[in-house]
Amino acid sequence: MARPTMEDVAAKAGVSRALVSLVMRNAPNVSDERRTRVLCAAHALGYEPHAMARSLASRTSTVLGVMVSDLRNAFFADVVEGLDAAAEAAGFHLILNTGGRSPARERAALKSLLSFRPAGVILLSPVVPASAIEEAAAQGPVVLVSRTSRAAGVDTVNDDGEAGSALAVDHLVSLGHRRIAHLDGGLAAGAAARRRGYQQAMRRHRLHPIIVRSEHTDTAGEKAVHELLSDPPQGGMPTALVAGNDFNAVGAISALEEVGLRVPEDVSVVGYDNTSLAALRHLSLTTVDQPRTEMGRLAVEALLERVRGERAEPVRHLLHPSLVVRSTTAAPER
Amino acid sequence: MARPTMEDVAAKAGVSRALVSLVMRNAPNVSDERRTRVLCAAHALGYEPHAMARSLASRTSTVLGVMVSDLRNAFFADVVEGLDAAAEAAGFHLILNTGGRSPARERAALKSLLSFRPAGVILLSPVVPASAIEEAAAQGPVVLVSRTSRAAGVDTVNDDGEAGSALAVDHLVSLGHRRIAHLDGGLAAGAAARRRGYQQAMRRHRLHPIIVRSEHTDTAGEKAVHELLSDPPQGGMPTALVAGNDFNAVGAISALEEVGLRVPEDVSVVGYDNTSLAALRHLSLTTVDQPRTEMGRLAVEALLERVRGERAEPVRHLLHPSLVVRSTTAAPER
DNA sequence: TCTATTGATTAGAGCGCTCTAATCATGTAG
DNA sequence: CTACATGATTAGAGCGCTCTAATCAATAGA
Repeated sequence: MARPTMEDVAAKAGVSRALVSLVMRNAPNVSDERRTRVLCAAHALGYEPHAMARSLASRTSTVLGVMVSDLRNAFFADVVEGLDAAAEAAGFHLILNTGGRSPARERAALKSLLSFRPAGVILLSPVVPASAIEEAAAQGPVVLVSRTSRAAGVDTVNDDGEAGSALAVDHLVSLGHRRIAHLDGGLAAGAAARRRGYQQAMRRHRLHPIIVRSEHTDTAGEKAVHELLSDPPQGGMPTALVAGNDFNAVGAISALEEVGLRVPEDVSVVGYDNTSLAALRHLSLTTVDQPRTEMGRLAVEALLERVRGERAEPVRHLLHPSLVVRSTTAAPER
Repeated sequence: MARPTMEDVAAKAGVSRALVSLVMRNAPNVSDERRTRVLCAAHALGYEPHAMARSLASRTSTVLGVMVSDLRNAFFADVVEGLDAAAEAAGFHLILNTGGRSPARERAALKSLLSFRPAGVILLSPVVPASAIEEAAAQGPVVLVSRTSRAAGVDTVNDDGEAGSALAVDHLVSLGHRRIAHLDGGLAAGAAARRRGYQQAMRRHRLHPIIVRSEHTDTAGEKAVHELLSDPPQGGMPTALVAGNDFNAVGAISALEEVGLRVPEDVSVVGYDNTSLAALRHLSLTTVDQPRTEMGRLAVEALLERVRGERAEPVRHLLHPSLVVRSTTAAPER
């Protein structure tokens, strides 16, 4: 039952353990004859190298610690897919945790990841204070996704929320809209940048910003629209809505349809995130797409650059989102 | 920069490395005085035990290998959340992979997980042949989620798809429906059981089963409805649809609404999985809920029972799904 | 007083591997 | 024929920890 070790393979092949080690790492300067002999013995015994022992002996790690605040959020799940693909391609392994958006749980999760002495750590939208992140950065490379940082040892990968909102506003303006409201995500990750982008774009178009406090959920979206309807801004009900995210947008659409307003004929709605939700033909939501898989890839890349010592200065990736035009936006009816 | 080791702590506290080891594992029979002395030294140095070294030396593992076929599928993401919570509670760590529903990739992923000599392996809806699973089972405990197996060393956790479909049919029948069609998921995981459950329930009610070939996607749902409309079964267009999953249901609803049929007034629709999608007030889909987090918990539990040697016979968890009635089902209009 | 007994502590081997440095063949130039 | 590369192989230390068995101190029992 006990799995064979290098020693067993060496004995079977009639060579030293060191030679087996060389073969397993396919080092050069091993004669073809010995190489095949070792490989055969290994195969016959069903030998596979022990990753942890290897890691310990070589003082290197092929493990990347990943802390994701919430896997239920499809956005993070997609980023993790990207991480996994990139890690696998580079011969690295993911050890994964969730933090549940609780600083205490995130701290514990982070500590637990670090106990494996990973090559580095990737944190998806963490809520722990900057100090905890800097502490982790003292132990090894840290990459933040969907969270900014000024720390020197920390790389970041974010989507350009300002640009994303601007894309949405520009699209609506080009369709002829002028009364465009933003359903603000409050303290949610990325909400601040999206709000700024919206404001700047509106000013650029010499339009008056209308910001409605909301959250990144569908019920909050509904509520925001109800508020908008019961207490319309001066100038009247907006003809277009830039929602904080897709869920918020879906809630807003529900509320609009409930009171007999048609989307997009009466009101256009733009979401954010391009979740699988938005792609459903039933909704067919115009939305802003973040290159999630790409974000995962870049996070791994940034980490490995540090691992390999190719870079010491922090890198701040700001990915350009793109607009996905579907069926919830149209020219306002005159 | 080099992280402190047990040796460093021992030196600082003026005790042996073995004593530090005892304290770190908080073993009994350590004097309070020494214990605090060691703890202080450890804290002062910022010492944290090295999980891999510990694992190697103790010949035990706190790592659970998890292979998920596709994280983008919210169902699996939820199960992973359950796994994570249960693993964390038991002091275990998740090392995670994706297999992308490709046998070759899954094989590689599995091999990669096993290289860490995990305490066991949990496979979410794997597509590899049974032989590969049995091979893995020879290395340690294996738990399958959303996949059945007859192998002796393998535990399984599944939802009772037959019962789930029956729930949907019973609900529709009790509302007064008699022409109830099933949009079949084909080869998708769990589709066979759902189909069987539908058929059995229909027969039980002495109703004629109508099965439309489809898939677990929204476009397939649309297509299935179009087929149903263009070539209605004898007896006429069904008044209710039991979809293969939520996505399929949403597609079906789109298609129905497109041709002017109202849901639920003209046609009732039941989904399966209770994804976040179904809960959106905009859709408010009646659906069958699988206890996903619970499934994750049970998978870890089954694994740990084997790890602790508490059980050798395989266990086959068949979880009972429940019906979540929302707004897409109603009595048929007369 | 001497021996058990018990609890606290430690020496030292070893987990499965890598890595450095040493050893052992070969061939090749002087 | 020696000296010296050069390539192939191996001995042995060591990664950071745990675990067994041994040691040591202190108390209790005879």
